[in-house]
Amino acid sequence: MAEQPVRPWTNAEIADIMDRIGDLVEVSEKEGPFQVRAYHRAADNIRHLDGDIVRIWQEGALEDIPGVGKAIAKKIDELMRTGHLRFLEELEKEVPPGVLDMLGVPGIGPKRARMFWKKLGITSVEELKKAAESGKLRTLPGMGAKSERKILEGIALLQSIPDRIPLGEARPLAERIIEELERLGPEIVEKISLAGSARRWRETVGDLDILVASTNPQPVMDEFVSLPEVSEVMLKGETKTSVRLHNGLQVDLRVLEPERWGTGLQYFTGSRAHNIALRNLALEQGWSLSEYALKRVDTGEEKLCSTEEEVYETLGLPWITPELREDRGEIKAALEGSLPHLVDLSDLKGDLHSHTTWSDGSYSIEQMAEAARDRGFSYHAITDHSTGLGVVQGVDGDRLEAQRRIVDGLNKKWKDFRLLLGVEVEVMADGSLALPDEVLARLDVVIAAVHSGLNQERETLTERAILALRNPNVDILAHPTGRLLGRRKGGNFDIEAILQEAARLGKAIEVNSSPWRLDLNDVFVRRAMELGVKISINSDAHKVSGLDDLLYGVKTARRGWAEPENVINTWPLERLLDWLKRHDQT
DNA sequence: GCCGTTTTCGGCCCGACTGTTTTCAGTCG
Repeated sequence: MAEQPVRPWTNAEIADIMDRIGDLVEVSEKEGPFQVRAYHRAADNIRHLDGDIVRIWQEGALEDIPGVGKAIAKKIDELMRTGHLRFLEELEKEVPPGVLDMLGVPGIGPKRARMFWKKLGITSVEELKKAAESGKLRTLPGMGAKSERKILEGIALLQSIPDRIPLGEARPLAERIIEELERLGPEIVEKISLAGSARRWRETVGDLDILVASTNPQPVMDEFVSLPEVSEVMLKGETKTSVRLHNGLQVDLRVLEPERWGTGLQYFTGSRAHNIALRNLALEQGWSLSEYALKRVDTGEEKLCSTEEEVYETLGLPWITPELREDRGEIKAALEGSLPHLVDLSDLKGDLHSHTTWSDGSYSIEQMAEAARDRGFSYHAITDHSTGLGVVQGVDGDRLEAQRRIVDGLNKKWKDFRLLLGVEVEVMADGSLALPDEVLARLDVVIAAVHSGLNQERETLTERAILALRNPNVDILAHPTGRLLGRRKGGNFDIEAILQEAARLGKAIEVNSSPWRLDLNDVFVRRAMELGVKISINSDAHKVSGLDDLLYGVKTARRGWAEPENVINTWPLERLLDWLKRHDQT
């Protein structure tokens, strides 16, 4: 039995601690800028790790994590063994906690936070506000009346704006802004694209980046700041303008020369980690890579790239799709020619999770089926909620029989399409299912879902999910963490253990496509792929338009390096039915 | 503090914009 940590640290908690050390070290000037960056880099990598940090520690493999060397590994080890970290506690004794809070105010970085603290004795955002209001800050070098006003605005903003908003909320806004800018016409807006984390389909975004190729930037900037969505212009320059929308979202617009579009789009799509890795690769080959060009280090000769493909090709790489650009091994894979052939929306042959008016959906069985068929799907599963979920009127054995008659009747109409009948069955508090086995056994597909008791202990929750998976009638585990982006964190499941069990049983885990779920997320999809676990990219549609969400699920799966073969609903009907049947016999 | 198909020591991404500056530091991405 592996050694147990004194508490079950999560990757996010360890990452937060490393970020905190980085901030403290910087504000206290204990170490130089490279150490600071090392802590933040380690934090970043730990936060986006595929595996569980506790397990990695147990395997003694901490130093295999990029950016984690002897010193940081030792600190993590101390946290695992003792639950605290002396180094961090020393730093916290030195720097008052409110000084770090000031870093959250836009426009305040470590240098200013330190100056306010050391020169004026300011140790909280509240004190900072008072000092700005009373004109004290302007007595400091580099500060004036305008800086004070900006800081006050920043503090007001701090209270009203969420950190990151779900992509499903941000992307439609971005698409609308792009449409509005396109109306300037192709003479002015030669090219336009979303960039940044939204182009990479990250599940949440902190801001939006929009890129325009133009030889005439001024009208683009002018149009941008006067769009109806804009509530405030934060900064406006010749090539870069930032605004805030009414919902608080920041949008950055950059204008590039068309012949530099490739390097620019590459650069502003990120991620930062991917770009740094790419830049380093370029340097190894004698190139300096910027958003403007590739430049020979020796001769200074510039190579302009008007497409991203040219940028990657010059460095000896195939074009890397934005979803993969997170520095999680994609550059190495590209060098080796082993990039995955990612699943695409067009690979999906059907959807295996949807609702109708028989539970909490808004459309009939027939309407949902026709909508799926109109999309060119060759199958579609109706999986209404079972009884046992308090808030919803669910289906039981009798109602499922009634649904079966409707489904059988509809299936007579189609030659090219098959409607499947299933259920999203409730996993009860003890891990049993809300419907008896003989009812489940008659269905084409059974999805098990934990909706209630998400605040149970990790062991209990994990056990429930695993027991559900072990029921021979269950084919798929729905939205495994139960999170709702921006609203609810999700249960404290041991996803690693659940994936291992799914691998052992040969069952599928859902990638729920609702932009508010995206569950499994990209990182866990990647882990599922490593373990050979099949996934099912499901819409969980409650209305016809919900089928559009499948794009979000596909993108999430792509971020997790999923190939069509790993996705059961890319398989032809016959193969899927065989696979579904196999479970019933185990 | 991390890292290495040129390195176990000497590097570490880099440019736009702002405010307060007579030439630049700080912040941000």
